[in-house]
Amino acid sequence: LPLWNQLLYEFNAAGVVSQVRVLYSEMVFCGVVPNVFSVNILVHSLCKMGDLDLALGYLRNNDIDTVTYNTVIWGFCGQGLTNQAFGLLSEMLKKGICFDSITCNILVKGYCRLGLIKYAEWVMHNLVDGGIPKDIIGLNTLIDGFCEAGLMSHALSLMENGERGGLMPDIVTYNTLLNAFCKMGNLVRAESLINEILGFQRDKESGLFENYVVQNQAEIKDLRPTLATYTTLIMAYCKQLGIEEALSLYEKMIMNGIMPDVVTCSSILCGLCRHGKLTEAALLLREMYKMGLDPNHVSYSTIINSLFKSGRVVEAFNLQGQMVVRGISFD
RNA sequence: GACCUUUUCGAGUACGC
Repeated sequence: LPLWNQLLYEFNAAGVVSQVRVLYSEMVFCGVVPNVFSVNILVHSLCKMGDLDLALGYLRNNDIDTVTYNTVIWGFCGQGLTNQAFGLLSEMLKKGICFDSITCNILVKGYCRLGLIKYAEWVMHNLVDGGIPKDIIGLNTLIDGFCEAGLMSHALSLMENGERGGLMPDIVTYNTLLNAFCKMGNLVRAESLINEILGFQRDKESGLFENYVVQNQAEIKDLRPTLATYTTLIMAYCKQLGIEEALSLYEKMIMNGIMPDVVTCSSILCGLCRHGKLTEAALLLREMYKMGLDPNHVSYSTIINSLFKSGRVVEAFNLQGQMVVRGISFD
């Protein structure tokens, strides 16, 4: 059975949703009785392709758990049907299936996406009343929601309140705020956030944390810049300080042992294009293949669009052809 | 005993002002 489940999982992860259904029926046909895990994978793949009615059908099974419901709630939220998703909570309780922090986080995200931050906040507040522990992921989701709405002061106070309540901000919290400041063009605030992160790191390395009142040291040690941190900053540098600064930050990143991915390179690619350095951009594209970071449709469309805009039509079509040859689909 | 599922941050494109 674990083997069947692994196979189901692989198909689902690869995005071959139809195969998940086929395999599932084959299991039954072979006399293998699917367990909760099998059902959960199937339901997940159904939700992923938007087949909510079919997914709902599986909720009538007896052998389902919190994860099954979370998956379906996730599916509804993904379609913008957060209210219906919310409605499933009472159904869960009737069946004696508890919901958890993850359920609530999914709903918080769902409401944020609709711009209904008040509702998202309400869900968060009622976590405590319901005796469900808040976690940093939910808090980050809400903070991101406030950032998206341009309510930075609320976002920042959420972080402070969380900290006071024992929810230590993690690197994602900082990345979220960093991204918001960068998008607003506020490099000053962005860099002060970076200094805060690096400050934590320095203090930790020099053992200064013993002077702090820290409940759980493990939560603080993750405050190291990640690839997303660097990519966000590199993007902002491209826009406001110029390509040179961005590239030197890129070098610094690699020296710190963090390797770029497709998104990082595409960001630089975009920066080069914006500054009219299309030849360099084309070079970077080739470089990406050498680094084993296969450019995707975003990388290509970035450069193809700028080539068109500057009248270099032939090169643009060449790249478009290359895209097709490499089997990269358009969005 | 071993297997499995769900949630948070980063890239291009918007002939509108």
